[in-house]
Amino acid sequence: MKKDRAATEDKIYESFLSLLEEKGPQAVGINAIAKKAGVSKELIYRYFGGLQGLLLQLAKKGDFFKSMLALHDKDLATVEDLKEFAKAGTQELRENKLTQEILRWQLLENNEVTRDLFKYSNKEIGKMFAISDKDSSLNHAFQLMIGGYVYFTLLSKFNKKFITTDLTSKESWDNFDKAIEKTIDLFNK
Amino acid sequence: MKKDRAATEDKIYESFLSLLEEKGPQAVGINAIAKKAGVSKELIYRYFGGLQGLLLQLAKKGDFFKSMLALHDKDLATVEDLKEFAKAGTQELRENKLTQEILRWQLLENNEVTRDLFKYSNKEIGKMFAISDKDSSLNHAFQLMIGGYVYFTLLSKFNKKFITTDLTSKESWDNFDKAIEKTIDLFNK
DNA sequence: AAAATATGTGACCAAGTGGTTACAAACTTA
DNA sequence: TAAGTTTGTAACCACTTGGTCACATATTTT
Repeated sequence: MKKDRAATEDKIYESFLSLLEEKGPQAVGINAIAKKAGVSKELIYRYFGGLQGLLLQLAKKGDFFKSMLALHDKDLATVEDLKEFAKAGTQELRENKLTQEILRWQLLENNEVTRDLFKYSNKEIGKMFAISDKDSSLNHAFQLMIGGYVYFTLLSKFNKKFITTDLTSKESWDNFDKAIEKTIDLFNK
Repeated sequence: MKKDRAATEDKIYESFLSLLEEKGPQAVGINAIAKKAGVSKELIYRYFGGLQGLLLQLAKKGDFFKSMLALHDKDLATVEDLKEFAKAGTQELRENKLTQEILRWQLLENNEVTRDLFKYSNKEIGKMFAISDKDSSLNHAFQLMIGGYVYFTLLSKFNKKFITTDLTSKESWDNFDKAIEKTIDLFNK
């Protein structure tokens, strides 16, 4: 039998990621990961230090909020910049399932195992919101709307619609985007 | 030994409720409920038809969205009425832990067991949002902000703060309320 | 080649899961 | 009082959970 630790570590980590992306935080367990990777679970403890270690690795090399952080480096002084930033953020959120599941996870628990991951991801989120912080009046409305966007994104995994809003149609999400844009405008008049 | 079916059913149902309120959807299991009620789990199947039956009972006599529905009967024509309605809604949400946990549950799964409960609670939510539906432009912004309020409420169970916003202070929630109010005003100018 | 180390497996553990079964004790009806 | 029914319990089932263990097989080092 061939032995290759690096390859095995990859198999484990990738299995963990895809399990999280597809089935969410509840499905992420030592047994499930080991089974999916086709490997003995002992190796997860040996190479990563258990689930906690895997989450730490995700925190370090996690590519959530990727496009938003790229935008963050730019100078965001004008209202148009903020609107563009919001738009990029909502798009990233909807496309990045990993980010979604981490945000979902934060609604479920907060303990030793998840601490490192949440600490890191919240730091990234903080960087982004620092931008809208300049206008304190707009800030809370902005936070609420982004929070709402997160909420509906997470909700859409199990629900096709919220009230009359079809969560599967691109149009609905466009309308949400427009609502954010319009609110930013109204607050700046 | 004294035998009293009605009292036993109450013990089971109350244990289920307090378990859900205090520890959330993940903690609600047949064994945990039976243990908390100090009763054999067989009785849960016999009297309620398992967890699914308990959720059905909650759907029927559940008192979530209580104050909001009372308000719903009033005529909500003016902008001031909508603002008052939003304020009552956010307050109800913050106070009613049962409502919170049901909303959290909807972010975790949607299957045979939970179907009836979610169907009913969503019907109630729909009633409330029918109000803001009159103004389509405001509608999406309103939905986002209420969704954000739900998001931060659920988040506050495990997180003391979101970015710089202290989720434990009354002031923060007042600021969110004000942001909603102001947005409604701006959209109606 | 021999010894030491790194890698991997499968069995095992105690505890918990949802669900069922057999049976006892209490209450009701005849 | 005797028979039937309702209420309640505890043991048991197969299965899953996170975690550890002894052991075997590669791969390196001496």
